[in-house]
Amino acid sequence: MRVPLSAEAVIADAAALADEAGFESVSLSAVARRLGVQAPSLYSHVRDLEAVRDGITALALGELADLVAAGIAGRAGLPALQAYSAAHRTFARRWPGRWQSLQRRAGEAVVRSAAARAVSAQAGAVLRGYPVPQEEHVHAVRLLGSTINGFLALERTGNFDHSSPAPEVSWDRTVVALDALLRAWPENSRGDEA
Amino acid sequence: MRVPLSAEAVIADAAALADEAGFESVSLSAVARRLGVQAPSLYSHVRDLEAVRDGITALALGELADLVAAGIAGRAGLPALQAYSAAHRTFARRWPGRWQSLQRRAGEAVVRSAAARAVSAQAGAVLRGYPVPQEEHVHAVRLLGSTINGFLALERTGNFDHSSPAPEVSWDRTVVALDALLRAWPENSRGDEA
DNA sequence: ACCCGAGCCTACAGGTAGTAGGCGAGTACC
DNA sequence: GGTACTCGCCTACTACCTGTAGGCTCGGGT
Repeated sequence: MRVPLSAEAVIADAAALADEAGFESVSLSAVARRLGVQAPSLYSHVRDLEAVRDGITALALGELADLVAAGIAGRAGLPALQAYSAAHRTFARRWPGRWQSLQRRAGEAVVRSAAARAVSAQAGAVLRGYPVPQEEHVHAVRLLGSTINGFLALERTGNFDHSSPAPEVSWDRTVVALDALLRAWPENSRGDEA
Repeated sequence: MRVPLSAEAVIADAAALADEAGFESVSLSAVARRLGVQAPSLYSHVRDLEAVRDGITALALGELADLVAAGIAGRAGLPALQAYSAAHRTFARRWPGRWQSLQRRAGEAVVRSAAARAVSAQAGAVLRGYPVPQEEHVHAVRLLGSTINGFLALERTGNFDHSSPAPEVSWDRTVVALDALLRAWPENSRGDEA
């Protein structure tokens, strides 16, 4: 064979297909066509379709972690937050299919992977530049993830298409708002317990 | 036929199936089985599978709008925000399949529907209790939607399963944080332009 | 009473997931 | 150098899904 097949090759091709045609269009038949083999041949390398999907998710997690790591290195506070957000948004726009693969319940192996831990640890790292007490980090991380991911999801499904201005403007506003929120975190917690 | 079929009956059944088995499991075959007819018979009532999906989305939008409307009526400020958020979360938990149907790009007819407009107008209504200038409403509405939807999405895909405490705690914190953010909105905008 | 049409049916074409088993090419070992 | 083994891709097949074509039946209107 010119290009010997392997699990990695199958998953890399499936990821490319996801970016081109959407994660939901990833089928073993389509991947096999692209690789120039018959569909059943793929089962020598991957267990089933779900394994390919999980493979894309794992691949995407690793790439996202690298991109975010490069962005937040050596930054703190607002610049770190901006880099963190920008990395997520860049990833979502550049590799839409891979990003879609993250918006689903993945297999246990993927969830426990180093890349998955890395991504959530990075949100915590950004918080180091803010006065958020350690025991509240979970909440702040969840809030950060919710807003950033939520924005990208709404943008991608066209929720912002029928109002102006362009999403970019709201995006910058949103990041600044998150910064303000994190800077004022102690006061809000205090107010919360009152 | 005991229960004469209609487009509404097909879509109602499909929505029930979505809640039970997940939106992605909605197939015309499965709906036909549940209704006790053969699959091709459904094509007399609905154009194709995509029309059924759009039907579920439209149905869900209407139900969500009603639920939110009941919650925010007669409330302002934090209570309104809490009711608004709670309505969304209640909806997502009670009718998971219908909620999933909202997390996708829907057909033009659905996007333009009265229910769709109502849902986005409700976010604007909540903002009336906050000092957010009219020309900034878009940004605030987008932020609100991103965070609330994003949280529910992450919760649903199990992102919060491997950390404590329970998502409920973070949810309350998140809503309070949004309240603080909206109350302090003018300052942040000012800081943004500086 | 009769005709007509709405609505469900069977039959079928095309596409996808996944299994079973064959076959050929490279390899290791005698 | 020959034999036998193994691995990877193949063909063939089952089961299930979407969507189309065309037939049959029953109930309502004239």
